[in-house]
Amino acid sequence: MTTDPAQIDQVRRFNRTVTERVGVLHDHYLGRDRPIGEARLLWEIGEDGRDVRRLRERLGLDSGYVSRLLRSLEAEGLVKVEPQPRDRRVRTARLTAAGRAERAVLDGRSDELAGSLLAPLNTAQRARLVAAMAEVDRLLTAATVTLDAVDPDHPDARHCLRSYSTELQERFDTGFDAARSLLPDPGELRPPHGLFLVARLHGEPVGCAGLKLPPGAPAEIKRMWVAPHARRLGLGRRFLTELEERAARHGRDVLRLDTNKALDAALGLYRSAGFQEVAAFNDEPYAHHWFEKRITGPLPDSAESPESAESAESEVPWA
Amino acid sequence: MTTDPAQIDQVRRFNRTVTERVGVLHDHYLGRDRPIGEARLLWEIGEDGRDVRRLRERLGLDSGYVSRLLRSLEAEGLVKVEPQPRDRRVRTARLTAAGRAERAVLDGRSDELAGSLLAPLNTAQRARLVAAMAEVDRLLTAATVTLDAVDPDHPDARHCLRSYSTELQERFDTGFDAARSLLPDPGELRPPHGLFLVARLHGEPVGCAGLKLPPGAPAEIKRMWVAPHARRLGLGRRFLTELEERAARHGRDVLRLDTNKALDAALGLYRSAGFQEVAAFNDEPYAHHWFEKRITGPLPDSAESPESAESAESEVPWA
DNA sequence: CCCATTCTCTGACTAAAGTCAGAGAATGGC
DNA sequence: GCCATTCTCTGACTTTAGTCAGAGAATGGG
Repeated sequence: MTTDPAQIDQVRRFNRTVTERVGVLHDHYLGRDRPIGEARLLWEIGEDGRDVRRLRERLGLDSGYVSRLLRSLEAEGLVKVEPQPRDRRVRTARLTAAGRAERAVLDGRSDELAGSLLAPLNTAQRARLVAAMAEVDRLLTAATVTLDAVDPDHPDARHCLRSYSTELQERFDTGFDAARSLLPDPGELRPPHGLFLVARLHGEPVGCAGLKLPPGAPAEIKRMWVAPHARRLGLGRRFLTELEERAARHGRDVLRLDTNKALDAALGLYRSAGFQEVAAFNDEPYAHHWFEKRITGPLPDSAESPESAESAESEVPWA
Repeated sequence: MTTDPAQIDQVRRFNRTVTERVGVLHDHYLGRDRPIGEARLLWEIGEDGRDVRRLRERLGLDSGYVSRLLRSLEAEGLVKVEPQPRDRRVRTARLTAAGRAERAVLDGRSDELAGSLLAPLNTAQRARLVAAMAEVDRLLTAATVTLDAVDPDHPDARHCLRSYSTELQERFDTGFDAARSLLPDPGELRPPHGLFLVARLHGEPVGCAGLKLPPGAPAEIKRMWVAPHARRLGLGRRFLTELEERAARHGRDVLRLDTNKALDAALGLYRSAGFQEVAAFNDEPYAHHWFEKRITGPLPDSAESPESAESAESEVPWA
């Protein structure tokens, strides 16, 4: 895809303005009393405490450094670090009452910072600024989601599949029992019979999609799910694009799937992505609609048809 | 004005996402080879060089620190610092050829950074992200503009008045000669006969507006102008609101102004701000329209009428 | 029970980023 | 020509934010 110089320019102006404005306020509100390293750590420990290893990976810091910061917070009586009962190598940091109070102060300052960004604006301008910020936030978040092929037995995959089942159970009139559905065997979504993708945001699994590759038959999408908090990021469409490409790479020229009538947003997604409704091609007891799409190999860009752009971010994409 | 907690929340989410995403990329692209302090300085010196005092104030750094950074850049042959001929206490930093090359490298990296923010998105998403960024940029910039009352002889005021005349000269069919216009005496815009406001962005004057307060007569807006690069920030409306409040504080209950037919955006602004067209109340040779507004003291918020929000940011507001 | 591995911690560093107190040159107003 | 002021620079500090190498405890698999 080409990079438009005018777009690059606007992004740079944005970076400049935001880092300058937010940076100055950040120093003013949060940079007092306490070094930001400690403040970030205090914040990241959270109300319920957190393992040291998780702190390290969340903040991307050296283990020695985190240890030292924790010692310093401990010396101030804000934090208590204790071994985890289940695995005494791992230690868990917890806030003391004083630590909680300090964290509340930081929280308040963060609110002040946000307020001071809005303060000089009138009502209409505020509304527009907040809306634009939400859009930037959403799209930057969407850009950090990664799609990786994993084994369906991987903990992240299992987590997604469990959430998928639970959610369908709630949404379908009939409930949902994975054992009654077709494809009870996760082996079908593992090479060479298929593959399984997990979407991750900051390392957390937030969605999945499986592809069945039966020999000499069309490829088939199964078990597509996106976590509620990761919806409206265009992830459904991204899964479709990715699976389409992979199916094509495995020599398939038709991609198909079945779905339940309760999943209306998903139905919209499939239609807008170029799937055609066809007659039932299997006996899936939970399916009401069957779709098929001819695929032609890797597409240049999933958003070639601009009229489908809006529905690209529709809610609740599953298969 | 109340601060909506949902808005505060969205702003905080935005701050978090942006500083995280942009911060990581910033370190990756710009944080190599060279400490950011030096890089910022190199950037701020610019193609044409800049006085040390201006560098210090732009970057908000200690004078000793800036001096040391300059010595370090000088030792690397990237910068040359020489006394200003007019005032030999002040010294000017200039890039050498090598410095210019180094700055070009930083420039390229900054482009890469911007590109990498867009890279994971499809065409439609990119367009929306860039549009939202432009909106955030515009409104945050608008929020940093300050309005100060100054003497009409202040250099910033004179700069604005000169620009005002030049611009009218170009826009009016008839040209514009300040001496032929009413109010040739700037004393009328100085307390106690009136006042003069200058809008500043990062310390640079970007607009002005005068208020005449003749004893026992309506207050009158004169010499309102906004620099081309600061338009569409709602500054015109902000001037009107501010002058209205100040006129009310001086006991006036009517505010009036005259304007030229060439200034169509300004005409729209006055109408949407509640001004009514009236018969000529003076002999201003350059005026085609005369407006008047009854004022009632400080208003709660300039954007109480949402339908006028769009035109709040219309182009070219002058009186 | 052994051994490789995982996890956290300590000690010994380093670089960056900045602060503070003055020194010394130049200027402008009187 | 004097003197207060402005501007930049130097030297002597400090704090923050790390990095790196290993030590020592705990765990899990065989």
